[in-house]
Amino acid sequence: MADALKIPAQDEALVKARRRQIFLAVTRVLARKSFHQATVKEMALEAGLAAGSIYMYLRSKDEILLLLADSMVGELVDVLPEIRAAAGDDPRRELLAVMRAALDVIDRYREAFAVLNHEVRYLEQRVEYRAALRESLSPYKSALAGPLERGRALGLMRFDDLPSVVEALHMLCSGLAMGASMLAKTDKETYWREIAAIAEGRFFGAAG
Amino acid sequence: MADALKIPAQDEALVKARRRQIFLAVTRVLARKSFHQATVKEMALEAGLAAGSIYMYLRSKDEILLLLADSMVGELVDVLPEIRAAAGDDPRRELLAVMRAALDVIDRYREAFAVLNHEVRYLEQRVEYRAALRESLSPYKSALAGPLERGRALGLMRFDDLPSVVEALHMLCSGLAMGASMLAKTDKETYWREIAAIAEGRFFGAAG
Amino acid sequence: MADALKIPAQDEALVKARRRQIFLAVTRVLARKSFHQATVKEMALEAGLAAGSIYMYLRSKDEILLLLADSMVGELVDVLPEIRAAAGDDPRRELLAVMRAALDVIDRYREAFAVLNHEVRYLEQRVEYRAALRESLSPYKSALAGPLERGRALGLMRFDDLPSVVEALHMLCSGLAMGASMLAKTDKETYWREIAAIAEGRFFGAAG
Amino acid sequence: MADALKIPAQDEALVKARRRQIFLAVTRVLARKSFHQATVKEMALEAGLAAGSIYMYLRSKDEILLLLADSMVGELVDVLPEIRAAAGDDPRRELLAVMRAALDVIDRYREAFAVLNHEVRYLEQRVEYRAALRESLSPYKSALAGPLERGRALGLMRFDDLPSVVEALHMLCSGLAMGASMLAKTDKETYWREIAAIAEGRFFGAAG
DNA sequence: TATGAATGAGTTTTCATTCAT
DNA sequence: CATGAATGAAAACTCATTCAT
Repeated sequence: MADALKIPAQDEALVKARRRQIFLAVTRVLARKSFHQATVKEMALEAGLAAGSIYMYLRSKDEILLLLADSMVGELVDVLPEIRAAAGDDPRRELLAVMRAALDVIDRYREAFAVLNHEVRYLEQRVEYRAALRESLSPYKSALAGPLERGRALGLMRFDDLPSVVEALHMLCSGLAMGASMLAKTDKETYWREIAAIAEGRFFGAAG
Repeated sequence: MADALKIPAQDEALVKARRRQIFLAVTRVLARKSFHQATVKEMALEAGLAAGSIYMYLRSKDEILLLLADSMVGELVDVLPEIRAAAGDDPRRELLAVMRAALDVIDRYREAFAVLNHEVRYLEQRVEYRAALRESLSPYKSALAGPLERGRALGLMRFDDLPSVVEALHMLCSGLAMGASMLAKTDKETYWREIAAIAEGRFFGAAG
Repeated sequence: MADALKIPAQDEALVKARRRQIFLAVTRVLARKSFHQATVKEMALEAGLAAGSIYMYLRSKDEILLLLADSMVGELVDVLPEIRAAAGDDPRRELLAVMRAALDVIDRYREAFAVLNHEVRYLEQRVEYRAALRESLSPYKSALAGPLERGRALGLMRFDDLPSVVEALHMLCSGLAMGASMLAKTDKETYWREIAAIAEGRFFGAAG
Repeated sequence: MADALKIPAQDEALVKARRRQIFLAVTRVLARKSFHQATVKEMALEAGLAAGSIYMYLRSKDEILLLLADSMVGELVDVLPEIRAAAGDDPRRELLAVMRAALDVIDRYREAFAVLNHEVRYLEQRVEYRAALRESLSPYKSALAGPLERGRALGLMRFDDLPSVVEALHMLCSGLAMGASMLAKTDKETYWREIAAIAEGRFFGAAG
């Protein structure tokens, strides 16, 4: 209802399908080149649309970034209920499960995720996008912040500054996608083992 | 001896000074806009040079990224001897000190660091840059990898996959710069306290 | 059948028309300035296209030279059947008729021809253009070489080195366009009379 | 005396030597690339001068073309007295000897000659250069026109339009340098045999 | 007389976006 | 709804020329 008429109101279902089509196409293109090297035409063609047709579903190239955020966070949100159910009322289990679910999404779209993670910074500065972006991202943020706060309240986690910890945990997960340089083509499970260990405090093991 | 170097044997010192000038200017420009929004002209002018003069010290816009890598890692490298001296033969102390030093550099050039951290991925794919980039980055990588390996050998740290841990710790530090979205304008010390706690295993405190 | 051609399967006819449009415009621009003084924008505008639109039909400025070669040789090729029919099996008549036809084309596009005649040398050195250029030019070359070889076989012409003679006769014709310096604004017929006389051996007349 | 003070009057002999140095250097550079690809800096360095120093001997890049004309025609002029002596009062011998001498110069500086031959057209259009260019070129022109007029007066040569014939004979010689495309790497003597034959009327031999 | 660092105008080329069909 | 030709603004990069030393 909010952005009901952004674009000549069309068949709701078609729009949804096309946007999914475009998201997946963009995801494939970004595996090959950067967001700035990739042209709108290229992404449209990859999605099976004519050069100009992408503008029926998107108002600008930058809006592709919003689409990425929406779609990826959407995939995370889809599994949250299940996670919460399984975690019962153990915030530690829930937090780790959310991180693991995030890692799954990140692994699915590594390069596109890396792009999004970087571009978000500039998108936030543009008034036209700020609100929409915040809204897209907030479920993810909350999914981390929720168990953190509960964990702290229950004395199961120790930290002072929530945003710092949210960011830190997010970065730990993001590493899988960002680590083109530092990280060899490590697979998801290997990476997960290490970051889970760090989060759980098993890294600085022995002495202490 | 006459024409010793292939590249204009120019005044060695002048080149060094100008490159520093450019580095700092780029750093300031990137605080305002993305690498792709920023024009070469803008960066040159910010450095007090005419539009075309930047090409006396850089072969292309992309080489600016190499300059960023060189300069930032350089600043880290400068403090490594001191760190190593202070750490004695305690790998845990050394690792934390390196992370802290990295965080200091990151904090000094937040936005430029974020740009570099992202663009590195594309630079690595370009054969012309790969070697130079690897060389620029390797001291940083080693500074983390060194104490990690020693720590593991001494049973002071527990992990299986070195690259994953290097990347994870790097990401933990990077968070300060990347967290435009997730992280409020948290200051360095606040952020450090949290990631140090995570690394040291104090995060999942209590129970465990 | 759907995506038969690699290059935009664009409307074949449109491409042809636009290329002709561009050829004629370039021809007009080159009457005023050199190839290197003339900007791509200027040529596009002269052709009634927007600055960047010329790149829908040409991959680079240098490809304009290929277009010149194609177009001019094309105009010569168009009249060759007629010439051959009229010449019967007299190689001398055919050779002179081909030279005359070449002179007609040269006269039609004097300056553009002069440009092409010069730039061909550099185009040939560029691997990307070599093959295409050779192919464009070869019908002209053959149109001269054919009657020459037949003439020699019949004892009607005397020469040893075919390429030298082809070049010499080509130069005789080209003179009309190149002679900005040496040649006053001599008209085509006057010039033709003299070079035909030279070729036919009537120049060093009398004695001998 | 004409252009005595064009440039801060210096040691006459030094200027002459430096200009020769530059001429030869330019000649070498043009064997590798076109006049427009070649940079002033490159030519200066090839001449053993610093980038800016070439401007002590030349007022602009275009003046290099004037230098080429001066130098090449100068080399032709040097041998004219000898040619005239040897030719006695046979205009046919003299004409052929001049053409042969021109061919020698052309062969010596093939690429540079080709450049000059083309650029002359644009130089003539620039008022600042017209007079100087005409003056440089005129000895060559006259060397051809002289014997032609005498030959016609004596009934030894047949033609109507002098400029056309001058141009045609010039083109015949120039072919050696221009024939990058049409002419294989034919050597001077081979080419000379053919154009001499054409000029002498031996080409359309037999029948007639 | 010679140098070479600096300049900044000028050029090619790309590409997001529009709109007639 | 969809297309894809056309647009034209923008940007990286080059290089002739100057001038402080």
